[in-house]
Amino acid sequence: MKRTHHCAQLRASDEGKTVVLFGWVSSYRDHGGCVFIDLRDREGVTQLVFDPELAGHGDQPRATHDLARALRSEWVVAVQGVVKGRGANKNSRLPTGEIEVHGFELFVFNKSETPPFEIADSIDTSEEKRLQYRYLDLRRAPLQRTLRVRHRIHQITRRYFDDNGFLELETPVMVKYTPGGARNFLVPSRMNAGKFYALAESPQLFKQLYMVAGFDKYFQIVKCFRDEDLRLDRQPEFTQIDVEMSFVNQDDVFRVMEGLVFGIWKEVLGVDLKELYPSGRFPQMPFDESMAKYGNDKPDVRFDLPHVDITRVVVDHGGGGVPFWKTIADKLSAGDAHRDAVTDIVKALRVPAELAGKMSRAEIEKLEEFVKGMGAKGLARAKVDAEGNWVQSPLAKMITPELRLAINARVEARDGDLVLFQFGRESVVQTVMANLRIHLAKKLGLIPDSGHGGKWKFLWVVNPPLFEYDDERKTWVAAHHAFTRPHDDCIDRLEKDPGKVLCWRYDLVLNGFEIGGGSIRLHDPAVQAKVFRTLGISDEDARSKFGFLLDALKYGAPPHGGIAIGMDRLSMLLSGSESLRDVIPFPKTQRGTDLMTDAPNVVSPEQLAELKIRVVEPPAGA
RNA sequence: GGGGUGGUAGUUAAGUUGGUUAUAACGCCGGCCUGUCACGCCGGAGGCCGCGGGUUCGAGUCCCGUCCACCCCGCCA
Repeated sequence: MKRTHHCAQLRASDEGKTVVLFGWVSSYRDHGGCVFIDLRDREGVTQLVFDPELAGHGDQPRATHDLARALRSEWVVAVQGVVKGRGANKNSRLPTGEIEVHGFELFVFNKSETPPFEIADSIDTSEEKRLQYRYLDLRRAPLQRTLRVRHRIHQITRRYFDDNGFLELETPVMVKYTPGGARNFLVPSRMNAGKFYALAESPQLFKQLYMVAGFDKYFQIVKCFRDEDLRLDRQPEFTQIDVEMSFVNQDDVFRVMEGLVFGIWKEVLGVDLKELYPSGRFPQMPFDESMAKYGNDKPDVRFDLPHVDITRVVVDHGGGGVPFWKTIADKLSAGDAHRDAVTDIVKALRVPAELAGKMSRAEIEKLEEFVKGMGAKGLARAKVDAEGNWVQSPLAKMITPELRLAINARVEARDGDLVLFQFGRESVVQTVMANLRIHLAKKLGLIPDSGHGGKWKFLWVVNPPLFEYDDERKTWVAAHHAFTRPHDDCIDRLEKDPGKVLCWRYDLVLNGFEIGGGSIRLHDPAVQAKVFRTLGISDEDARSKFGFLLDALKYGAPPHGGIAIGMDRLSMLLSGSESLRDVIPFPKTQRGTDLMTDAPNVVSPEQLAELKIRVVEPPAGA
């Protein structure tokens, strides 16, 4: 038998045809007389009927009917039959619902054990079980759809870049370890005992070498590997749309990527982003503004609830009678509030009365548990009444009326508003407040718990600082990487005031997720030397770490820059999936294991001996 | 490394103050049923209560440890 149609293909116009379908038994309903089978393949479902009285095929239908009664879920079968209209019995929920196939010949390719969960659109099964039987999970329609979306994105991406003169070029996966950035997975070299390759965390250096080599416009859909702890939106191996261009500025990069994203949304979702962004451009927000208003560099601007930094007001009032705030005020007014020291800040978040009214006092108190889980010591709060008094607030008794009114004015508090405060170490305050803002938005129904909720808020976050101060090591470190080009008007600050040096780095943010990031690269050896000096990297250090790139940049490197888009996150947001694991065919658990194959695993002593590797602490149970 | 949630039948869950034989739904097996499409009806099987220890006359339930999954912080230039 040769397949003639797939399971989503037949319509009323096919009535009378003799067809052959292949597929999986999705469900069976045995009525003693007729047996109904829903036959499923990757395209859809068609109802089969096995009627012992089917005319015109001799005794065959009776034998086939007996065989059909034995069919069970997920058996793989071939059926030959006649397409018949269903008349009044049609099923409007199925695209093929107006017909059914009356089978007179049936062949079982393979039986199936009873699957551990139903192969249905919506199942109530733990993710653990789904990952263990991933090949069955992938048989379900939602995952089939998601992987098709990924396929479409791949095809659109390749066509887009090809049309725009980009070359798809490969880079090595097994590379030399370079320090800094994400932790690498290491691969031992059998032929060079005691030495290791690193799995590339990104093709960064190689794509820059392509620019030096004159390829001008490069792209690649490429796997990257990072040995860091996992999250909802982080897997140890993931896919990037990696791009690099010569002779471009930041805006050129933005235009290219905006074109790609508009194209993907149009073709995959049928959404015309021009209706939301008529200029064809995504808005841009300075890094500093993002940190001030949202506490991180990937703001979800589908809703408002901005933070207000009230550090200045608190300092001006000497802490306003609040002991913790006085400590901060004393410290900052003493003049050590530089970026090169641990800084304390005070932030407020005003929940407008109409939203605050939705939360009970108990719910508001539960917020404190939430922030404590993130390292906060507590959550100061105040309800503001019509006279501007603070009620239900531990601060109310201590705070001076002057500071209270100054804060009310600063956060524009009105009757019934709830104001939440965080103060202390800047990094903690920012993290806590950023997460609190999202948490509140979900609790208050401003955004759904997961998914886009029909809103697409894109944003370029631009002009971040080139350096960050590392409190523990007491040194400046590169915020992105050491080859990011600083703004020209910042170059004289490289040595005097490194914290104030802004650079040509950018992140593309969608609904609170960083879906891509990149930079214009530093190709001027003189400026590069100054950057290394600020980072405390000696000439010898630089040579041993990045020698091949520094050498390459000496041989006529064009100005260049690029970006990488997280394919998995893009797919996740586009498909409204709850986690990266739903858009990656074979994902890892939070501990980086594969529940299906049981990777990673121990290897034999012989394999280790060949690699000259001795395991110091054998894993438990090994 | 830290904080939180969960783990009971194939699956998802309930399980009271520690007390007789650990429930239910779906699934599975057998039987009946000619129009179902969440088919229906009758009957049946199915348990290492994650694992180890402790308290107790007695532990799914209380205590300690541990493993696994998920969410978050740290980490991820």
